[in-house]
Amino acid sequence: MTHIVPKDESSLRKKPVDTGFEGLSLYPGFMGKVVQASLVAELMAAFAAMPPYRPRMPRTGRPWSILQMNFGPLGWVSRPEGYAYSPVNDVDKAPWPAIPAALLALWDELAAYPAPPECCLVNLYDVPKSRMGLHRDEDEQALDAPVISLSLGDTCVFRVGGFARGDKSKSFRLASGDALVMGGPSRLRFHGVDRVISGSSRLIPGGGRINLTLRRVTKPAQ
DNA sequence: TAGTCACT
DNA sequence: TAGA
Repeated sequence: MTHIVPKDESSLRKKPVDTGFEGLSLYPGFMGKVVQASLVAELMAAFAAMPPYRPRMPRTGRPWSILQMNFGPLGWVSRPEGYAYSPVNDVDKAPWPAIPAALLALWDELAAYPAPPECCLVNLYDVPKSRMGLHRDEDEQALDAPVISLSLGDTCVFRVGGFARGDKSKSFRLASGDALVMGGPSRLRFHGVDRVISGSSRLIPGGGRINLTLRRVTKPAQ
C-alpha cells in the first residue's frame, strides 16, 4: 500500500545547522509534530508501567533536579558507588522496556553506525528549576558511535564546551523535535542544560521537557 | 561533581 | 551567562 507522508515530515527540514563544532550536528525540527505527539503518548504509557525515578549523586547521595528512566537492553544509572549500565532498573530489578520504534528510526537516519543503539536514557525536566550540569557521556565502550539526542516539549538552553571542564563553552536552544548528533571529534565534549524555558511548548501535558538520548554502549561483534 | 551557587 |  502507499503511505501518505505528513507534510511536516518533509525531508526539506532535515538538514543540520552549523554549530561551529565539527561532529556536532543540530537538526532543527527533525521530528514532525505528528510523530512527536504519538511518541509522547507512547512514553506516557511506558512511564505508567515503570515510573521515572529521581537519581542521586554517587557518594554524596544528593538528589538530582530531573527524573530518569531508560529504554533498551542497557540502562544508564547513577548509584552510590558510581555510574553504571544495567539491564534492569534499580527499583524492582525489572528489565527496561524496548526502545520505541520512532527512536530506532531516528538512529537509523542519523547515526551512520552499523549496529543499533543499546540505551535510550530518558531525562525528564519536570520542574522549572530542572537542569543538568556540564558533563561528558564517557561510560560507553563504543566511543566510535555517536550519541543522538531528541528534545520534546519545552525549549531548553543547551551548553556545549570542550574536552576539559574549564574550557570555553557556548549555548544554543534546543526546541521540541530537534535532534542533536554528538559524534566524531565532538563525541566527548562537555555538555549540559542551563535551564528550561517553561511554557514554550504545549506538547507535553503539564509542561516540561523530555530528552531522549540514544547510545551504543558495547562494541558490536565483528 | 550528570551538584549548587553567586555575580554580572 | 560563565566560572568557581
